[in-house]
Amino acid sequence: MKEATNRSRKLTVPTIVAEALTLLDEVGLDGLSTRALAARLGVAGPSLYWHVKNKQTLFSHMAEAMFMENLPKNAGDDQTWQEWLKEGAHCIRDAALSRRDGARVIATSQPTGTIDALSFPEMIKRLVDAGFTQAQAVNAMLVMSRFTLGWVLSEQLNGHAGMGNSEETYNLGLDTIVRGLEGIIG
Amino acid sequence: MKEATNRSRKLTVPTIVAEALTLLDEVGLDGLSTRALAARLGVAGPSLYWHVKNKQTLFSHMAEAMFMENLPKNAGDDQTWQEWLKEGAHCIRDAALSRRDGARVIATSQPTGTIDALSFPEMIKRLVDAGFTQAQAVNAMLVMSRFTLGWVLSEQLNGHAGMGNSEETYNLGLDTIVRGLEGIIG
DNA sequence: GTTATAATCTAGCACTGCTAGGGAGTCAAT
DNA sequence: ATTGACTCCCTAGCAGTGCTAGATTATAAC
Repeated sequence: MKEATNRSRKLTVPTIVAEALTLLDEVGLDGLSTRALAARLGVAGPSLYWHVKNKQTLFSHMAEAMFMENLPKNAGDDQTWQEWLKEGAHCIRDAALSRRDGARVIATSQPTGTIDALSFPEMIKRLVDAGFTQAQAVNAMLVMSRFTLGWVLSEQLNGHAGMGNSEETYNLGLDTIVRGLEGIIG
Repeated sequence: MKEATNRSRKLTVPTIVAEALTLLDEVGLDGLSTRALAARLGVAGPSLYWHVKNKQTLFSHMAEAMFMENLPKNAGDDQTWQEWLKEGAHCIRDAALSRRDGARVIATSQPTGTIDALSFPEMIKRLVDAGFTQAQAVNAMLVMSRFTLGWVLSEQLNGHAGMGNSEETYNLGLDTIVRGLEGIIG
């Protein structure tokens, strides 16, 4: 019984990642099992492991996809470094907030993806042009990105019920950091 | 066979939490299973569940214990609010760094413990006395604590191999935030 | 058609958090 | 001394997890 199963090449890494992200939105990180994901894709559980090494690397792919869906809009040079930095920060925040438990996914993922997706070197060069030393620029990026990650992480864990879980309060904090950075270059 | 089993009251919540923390240091968060913990305590697995509701609340207890072991040293009033805030931040950092995957334990724990242990209200009052509004003071605490959490989280995930994973770079970031806060009250 | 390889399958291992229900131990009241 | 209640830990086991091994099929190359 031939049973026309012409569903060849159905499974690809992008397909898996996309379906994993929608499933993440539905069941959350703790409810995201490889079996449920495979069932969604019309496939048996272990089939995923031909495409993806393990669940951890799947998370890395998911985190990278979230970043790619939230790239900076303005690539122009008509921005001050303050605006640039804030926009980069908001990209991280938007990426993390774009999915349920998104911050946890990004946090547990290897930080290489985090750095690549936002083109850290370019942003650091920009800061150096503004008057920061190399070390200061690197530190500024770290402060910005890690502050944002910690913020959104708490934001999502509190379930939007705790104090200070709004974009306004986040912007207040981001402004504080930028103001502190401005003090470095006088 | 009477078999002198006078080990009554052996298991208590503090005992469980203490053993869980040392086990955490050995195997990490992902390797910390309730069965392994119970075996350490000379007890069958499910016995823990009479004392602790579930694994999540165990984590909360662990996080609280970590905070209690890293309380602020100087309670005196001979500090500026800047020094006070920095010391509070270092308490969070020290608590998180005191155990393997400590930041993850704290992050996944309910943030109520985080706030209670450091006496947020007292610190906020101190900031208000310095000239901040109530909202600004709350925000300052959030910026400080969430930045620290995000920082140590990345620090521990990188395994002390990445860039900027030292106390000096952390202090640089913390100084930046304090400087930004100083700008609020002029 | 034969063969190589890419992709998916079934079967199952070792392990997880956790529950159900039973049964010793202690203590107070009868 | 016996009963009963209560505390605390037990065994047995469920439903699920990530992941591996090895067989099996589809696709394409010759």
